[in-house]
Amino acid sequence: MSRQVGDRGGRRLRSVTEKKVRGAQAGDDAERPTLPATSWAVLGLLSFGEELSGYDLKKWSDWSLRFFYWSPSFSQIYGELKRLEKVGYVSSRMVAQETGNRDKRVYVITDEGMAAVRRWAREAPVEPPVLKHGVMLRLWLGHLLEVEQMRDVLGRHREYAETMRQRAEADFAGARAEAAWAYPSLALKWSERYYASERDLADAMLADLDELVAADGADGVEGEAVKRP
Amino acid sequence: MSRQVGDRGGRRLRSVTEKKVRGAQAGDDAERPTLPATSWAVLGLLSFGEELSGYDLKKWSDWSLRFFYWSPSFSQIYGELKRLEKVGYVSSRMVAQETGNRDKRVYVITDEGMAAVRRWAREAPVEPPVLKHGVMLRLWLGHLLEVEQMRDVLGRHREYAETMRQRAEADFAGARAEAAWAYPSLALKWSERYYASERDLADAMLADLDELVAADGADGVEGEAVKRP
DNA sequence: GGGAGACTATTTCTAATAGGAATATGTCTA
DNA sequence: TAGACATATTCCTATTAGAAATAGTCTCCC
Repeated sequence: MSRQVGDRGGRRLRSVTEKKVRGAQAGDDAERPTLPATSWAVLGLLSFGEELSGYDLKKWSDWSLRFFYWSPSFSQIYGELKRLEKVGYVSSRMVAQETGNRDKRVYVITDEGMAAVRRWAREAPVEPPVLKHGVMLRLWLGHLLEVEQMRDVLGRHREYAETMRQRAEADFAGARAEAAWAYPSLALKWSERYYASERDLADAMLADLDELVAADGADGVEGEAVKRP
Repeated sequence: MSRQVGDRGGRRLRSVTEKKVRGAQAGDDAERPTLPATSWAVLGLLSFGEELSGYDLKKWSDWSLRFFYWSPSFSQIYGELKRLEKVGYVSSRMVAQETGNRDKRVYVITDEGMAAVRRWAREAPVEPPVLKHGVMLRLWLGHLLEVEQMRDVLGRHREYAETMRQRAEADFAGARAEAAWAYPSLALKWSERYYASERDLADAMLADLDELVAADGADGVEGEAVKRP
């Protein structure tokens, strides 16, 4: 998201020699590295202070962020961790695991990393959420479907939304107990409401669809779409 | 989204000579090309039957899909058009423009293209919408912000949602007149409700936040987050 | 006791997506 | 007549997505 490379000052026309803008060298402090969204998310996960491996991060983000944010791939997470370590926002060490399982590399956030996420969370511009709603795209292309099929698509989406709502509700119930999870709990509450709304919106769409069909007499609307491919 | 390259038959281990999987040659019919989401969106825009240039498509999609789907870049649109032409789903011709402006290449959907989008709209699996809600991510990381800053972020988001709602409302008012826009109108109505809900969710969050702060006595929550970076 | 399957852990590869910048060409206007 | 603006397209690069490959260790079951 948010592309803000070289926004400040006279960096507009960068020389051929400059090349890699990212990851300011240890030497030239003051110039802070500009990081993509995923970096901040990973650093955010680490900002709770735990020492985690890439694998841990993947699993944890799948669990915690899935309701309102992405599920990054392993490759992204491991890549981000390397980048973050290079700029000094995290540090790592290998740990040999006593109980079974092979050695792993675990990461902790550094003081600079903490300062950086904090700055990001406080000062980054508020950007619009990214939404790619395939179901709505298909509804928008309603002339390509028959009403029955559209109802089916909406119905399935409704089910998905309700399932997500229930999961968010369950997770919220589990998280509210812990005082340390106050904000994650808030986000889960938001998620529950969000998916409830998504479900209701699907119901409303189904009603609107019935109305549309009724209004112009027995599925006349997609008249020309009816001729089979 | 949905990765389904080489799902069928014995395509698993592809020979070195095969390379480009996409865009089945004219010769090997029956084997339908598998296209990414963006292709279907572009083909969907063309499924209304108009002859459009890449530039037209960009502008139109910015206008019509922005509420619930992406805004593709020019490079993506032009790229997709080339791919779609290669697989025979669209055809193009150059037109010299009488009134000013340079020549342009315009695209129309072919019969096979029409059959393909229709099949896609009817039969593609219903996939969950993609949501990347940066505001919620920051809220989830509430321990990094002070309450005032969080309120600010939520407030800005609320404004964004309300602005979008108004735009959707206005567009809906404009589109409902045209009978041909029945389904796009439905999608706009959904959009209006969606952004209204997003706005209300922001308000609810603000209320929850007040409650949280009140509950544990004058902003005690982010106690340790208060020490400045 | 040996293999199948499952879980932890990380790397590699490729495609899809995002979006700035560059390049034309033509209008309109100050 | 330069400069701003709109149309029209291409190019380049970084980010994001996700499958698959690789590897070590455990457990279960025949």
